[in-house]
Parts: sequence; C-alpha cells; structure tokens
Amino acid sequence: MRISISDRAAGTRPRERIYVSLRDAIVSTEFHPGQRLSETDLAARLGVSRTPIREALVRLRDDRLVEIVPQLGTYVARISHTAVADAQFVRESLECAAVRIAAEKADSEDVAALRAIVERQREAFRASDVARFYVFDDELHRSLSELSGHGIAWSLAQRASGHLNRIRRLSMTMPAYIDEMIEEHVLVIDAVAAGEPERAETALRAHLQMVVSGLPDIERSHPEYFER
Amino acid sequence: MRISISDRAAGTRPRERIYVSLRDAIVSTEFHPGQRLSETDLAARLGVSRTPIREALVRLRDDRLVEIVPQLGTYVARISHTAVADAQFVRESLECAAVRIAAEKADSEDVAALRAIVERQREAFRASDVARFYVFDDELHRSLSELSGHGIAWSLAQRASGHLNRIRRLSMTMPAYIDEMIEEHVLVIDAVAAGEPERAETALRAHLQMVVSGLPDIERSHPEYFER
DNA sequence: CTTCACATACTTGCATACAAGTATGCCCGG
DNA sequence: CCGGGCATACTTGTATGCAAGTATGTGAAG
Repeated sequence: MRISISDRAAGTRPRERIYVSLRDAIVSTEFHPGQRLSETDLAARLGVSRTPIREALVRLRDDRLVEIVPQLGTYVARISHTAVADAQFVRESLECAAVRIAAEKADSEDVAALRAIVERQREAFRASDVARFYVFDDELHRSLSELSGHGIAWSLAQRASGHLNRIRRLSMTMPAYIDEMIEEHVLVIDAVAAGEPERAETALRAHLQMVVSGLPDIERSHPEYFER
Repeated sequence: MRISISDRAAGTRPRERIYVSLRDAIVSTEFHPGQRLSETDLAARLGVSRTPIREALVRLRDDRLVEIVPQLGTYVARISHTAVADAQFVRESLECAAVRIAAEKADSEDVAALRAIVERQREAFRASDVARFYVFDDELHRSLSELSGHGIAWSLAQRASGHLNRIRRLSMTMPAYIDEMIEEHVLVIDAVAAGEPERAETALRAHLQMVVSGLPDIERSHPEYFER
C-alpha cells in the first residue's frame, strides 16, 4: 500500500496540515471506504507521533468520515446512503439560503467575477482537466456563499459534505456531465445577476441535485465502498 | 472560582462527557467569555489528564467556542456579532428547510406529540421553571427536525449555535418573552398540522429571529462578554 | 481432520515527560 | 525613585510509555 499524502497541504501548521491531508486522502478515496487505519502507521508515514494524528482523527470522526472503535481499530467510513442524504440536505439548505441573499446583494462587479470563474471552468473542460474543473467548481460555490455575507454556509457545508464529495470524486471520470454542470452554473448566475432570489434558488437546487444523480452508477461499480 | 462541572453529563464515555461538560460550562457562561482556561487546571478539576481535555478543546475550537493560542493560553471565545449572525443563519436555514419537509410528512400522531411538548412548556412556564422550559424548547425543535427525516439539521444547527445559545442562556432571566415564544410554537405546529410548508417556514423563521432580538439588551448588561 | 484453548501481537485510551515559547515579576543599575 | 534586563513560572505542542481489551494464529487434544 503506497501512500503519497505527506507532501500535500504544505505550509500550514502541522496540526491543520495533518487533518487536511487525512481528510483529502479519505475524500479522494486514496484511503478506501472500509479500510482500516492504524494511528501508529499514519504517525510513522507522516513523520509525527500519534498525538497529532489522534487529534485529526477525532475531528474526522465529527465529520463522520472515520469510525473509531476502542481497542479495535479506526476505519474509513463506508459511504452511507443516509450520510449522503444528510449531507445533501445540509448543502442544499445552506447554499440555497445563501444564494437567495446573494441574488439580492450582488452588483455587476460581483456577477462579472462569477462569470469569470465559469469561464475558467470552460477552459478546464476544453483542456479535459477534470481536477481543475472541480477546483473552480468549489471556487464558484464558495464565492456565491461569501457574496451573501455568510461564508460560513460554504465552509460548514463543505465540512459536512465529506460523504458527498467522495461521490463527486468518484464520478469525476464522467465528463459527460461537465458541460451540463457549466450550463447550470450559468443559469444560477443569470438569476443572481437579474436579482431574482427565487429563480436563483431553484436553479442552484437543481444543480446540486445533479451531484447525487450519479450515485447509483457509483454504487454499481464500487459496491464494496458502501454501507451494508 | 468554584466550578461544578464534574458531575454533569454522567454516564457517557469519558471523552464525550468531558466535551459536553466543557461545552455546557461555556454555553451557560459558567466559564465567562474571555476567561482564560488552563489545560492543566481543567484536567485536575475533572480528575483526568491533559490528553482528553485537549481532545475536547480541539473540538470546541471547531465550534468556535474557544480560541487556542499556542504557547500562550486557551480562552473562552467572546461573543462575536458575526459568529452570532452566522449561527443564526445556519440555524434558520437548516431548521426552516426541515420544517417544510416536516409539514409535508407529519400525521396526526406526530402533531399530537408536538402539542404535548408545548403543553409541557406551558407547565414549566406556570411553575416558573425557566431551565425546564428551555429543555422542552430544545426537545420541540429537535422533534421538528427529526420529523423531516433529517435529524442532522438539529444536531448540526445545535453544534454550530454555541454563540447563539449563550445569548439564549443570558436572556433566560426575561420571562416576559416566554409566553410569546409558546404562542409562536403553537403557530408553527398549527401550520405543520395543516400541511402548509410555506406558512410553517415563515412562522418558524419569525420565531427563531426572536432569540436574537434580546441581543442589544444583553450587550448592554454584559459588555465585557463581547468582542471588540 | 476438527476443534478448543492459550499466548502473542496488535489496537485505542489515557497519563506523563519533555520541548519551545511567552508574559510577568524581581532585581540591579542609573 | 524610575526603568530596563533577566530569570522564572507558566502556557500549549509533541512524543512516549503504560493499561485495557480484542482478534488472530498456533499448538495440542479428541
């Protein structure tokens, strides 16, 4: 088992770096759902002691991304349908509420910034750079939330969306969806630009629901990643 | 400084017990906003070592309830206007989204259970038992969320609402609001019973906004509890 | 060959020791 | 009497040692 997590998220303080590294490893399914993790092993791999590892694992447990069983082991949580549904609910609720406010507040400069991000997504799509596409996807959703004055919406949704993001990563191999997603982004931004909260929310909700639409396919191709 | 946190939240596992104890001490302002906390001191007080204390403090930092400054100290976070606004936004978004679904799903049995909780609130009010009133307040909001099938809405909102709940606790001394709150609860339940999501959401939103209405009063009486 | 019992090697939970760094109070000099 | 510098006593961050408990593999008995 070869792991390449040590070089990621450099620059931040050790504690945060470790948390981000482990989280990223889990969300990217570099650590497979159901896989057993050993604190000692991770500590040796990341060149630190068990203490900061444990700290990160406790936080990941709060994120429902790992299950810590005393005297037995720590396991990467399998993808759970209810956890996915919960994360979807949280993300929809928070981001839709934020986009309504954003639609009321956004000026032309804000809208231009949003459109610029979508343009960069188009570039990434043309370059077939799926990873880069998702970077700007995050960027766009974060911008929308921050426009509302409640950046917390994005950060909390992100934190609560571990299970959801694993699905997103697993469905990255399907670029068929990507141009559809770009068009959906445009619809959301159009509504924000027009100052129509209702329409913006509807468009964003439809967009967010597309993420989970690929779930059955993923479960078929990776049944061992799922609970029960 | 006399602390009485050791006997609370008994029965659960030590780790969770410590987290709940500390969180409760902070939210109840038994630990004052701005107060310095010492890991060693807390460890001695709770009869454990620093390790589980640190675990709890890290989680509380994620909740924005403490600030840990390396090599300097750990402080109870002062009440921040933006933190309160963020918490309010999160709570409103999640609970309102949940109550919409609840209004569509609830049957007469569910509604009866909700009304029973309100009745217990009335009893607590008549007995002038404010603490008990808030217990059933939590119970009601939790029930509404769980009715929607997304209990996560309540638990996450609760977790994110540390700053908000401190305000709630500080305004406990004003029973003038209480009967008004009970009537608002009734309005929400009526809308749920009638199966009208829109009206339920509006009623709940109005109710939730009452919590922060007492904020200016609290800031006047405890300016040292607030940021800046 | 099968099955049960035991020893071993692992796991996490907790306690403790050490490292690095900061604020504070004391002491000395002016 | 006042001010600056240094030692000290704290803080958190990390590493490590010990305790309690579980799964597994091995060996012996039937």
